[in-house]
Amino acid sequence: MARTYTRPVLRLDATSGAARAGVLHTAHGDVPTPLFMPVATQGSVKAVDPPDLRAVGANIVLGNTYHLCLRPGVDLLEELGGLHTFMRWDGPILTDSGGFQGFSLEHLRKIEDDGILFKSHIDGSPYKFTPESTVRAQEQIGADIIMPLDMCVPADADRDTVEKALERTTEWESRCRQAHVREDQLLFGIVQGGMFEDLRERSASEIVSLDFAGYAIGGLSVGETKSEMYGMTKLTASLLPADAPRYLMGVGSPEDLVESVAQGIDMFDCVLPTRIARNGALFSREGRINIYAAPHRARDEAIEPGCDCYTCETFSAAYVHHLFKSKELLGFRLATIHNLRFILRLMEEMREAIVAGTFESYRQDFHARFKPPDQRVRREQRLKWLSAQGRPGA
RNA sequence: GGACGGGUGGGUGAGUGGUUAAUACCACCAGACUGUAAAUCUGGCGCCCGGAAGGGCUACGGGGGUUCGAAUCCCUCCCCGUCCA
Repeated sequence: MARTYTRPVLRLDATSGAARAGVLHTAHGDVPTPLFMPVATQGSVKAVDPPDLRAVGANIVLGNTYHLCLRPGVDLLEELGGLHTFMRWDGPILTDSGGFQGFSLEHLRKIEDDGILFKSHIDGSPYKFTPESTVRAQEQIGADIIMPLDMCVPADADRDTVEKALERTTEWESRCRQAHVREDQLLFGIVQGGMFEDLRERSASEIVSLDFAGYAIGGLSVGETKSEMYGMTKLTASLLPADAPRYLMGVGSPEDLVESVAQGIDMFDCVLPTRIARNGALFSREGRINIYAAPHRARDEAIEPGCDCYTCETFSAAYVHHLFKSKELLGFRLATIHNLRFILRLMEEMREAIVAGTFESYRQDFHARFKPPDQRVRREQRLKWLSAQGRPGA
């Protein structure tokens, strides 16, 4: 059962440069940091179940308030005992407020002074999200860590837009802080400020002054370059209190996780490992492999030899290739298990390296082997994706 | 034996005189995916040269013909399906 929240939220065990290793305390248990949260938007990490999550080393998952409000509805969730009970996950849960959907569902929402008005992507019905209502909804969901309503803008937003969003975010978060009463739930603050250093500084200062249990960096991985993202992460992290957990929202790829941990980030969430797993992209120490690709057709060895995940210990790359080619559902589960295990093992290894004081060499070794996708290609494809979705990006 | 219908790129299948190296889907090849409207999206996909633009060659069952020009019209042969005897 939920226990009363007591400070400190984060116990720091070791540092290595700016990198930190610690333990996050929540009402549903402690989690070693740096940590990664698989994303269970609608109360399910797509394609896997709680035992699978435990097996890959997941200790905490993320849910989404917007999606859970629309379906199944937070009143029902509360009636059924909350999200933990509903999805049979007894570990910690963090819920995002729905603020990100104000960004990702740009064409289905209207920003108003007191919140975001959504037109449901399911049936078009209206849903008004205010700072108070998102806190209330997250109480009904019963998450251990809850996020305030914030306003996230695209990476190429102009200064004026970013500044207005920042001001609105501070105001909304202040109201969330006022509305937050449950002691067994940790309310985090979210720093915005786009790609403007002084606005990041201003936002961090305003949010920190509101005194949250932890601090998140929002508004990144929204279309900017890697160097912009790393720069903003480094700057923002340096402005946050050392004794509170730092959470970089929506990140990330293996190389991003390593770089961000190096800058003192403790917590992450990202759909990338699970989403690309379903699309046939699997992580390895050398980079991504496309399991659909012809070379795997007859590869009678693990996807990544030496990997300790269930998929690699049990099946051949040829078999998983076959499952994807045949559109067999088992392929999604096996691929998701592999990618999550890869990411969670990466987190475990980073923690060990920090504790051992060898993080910097770990970081260098990682980058020497891991080859991420080409940045230029990523940008091109991103624009094509946006236009295919009917949202002329930028 | 007769009457219809039909044979198009790896597959299904559009196209009935030029704008067709040939719609679309599938398969195949490659790439992308970062607080999830994602089991999605984007390219490529006859052969040769080129980074590309572009150029050359061969193509819509076989052969012949009409035409400036044919996958499209005519003749003939082959093959397949349905029905009648």
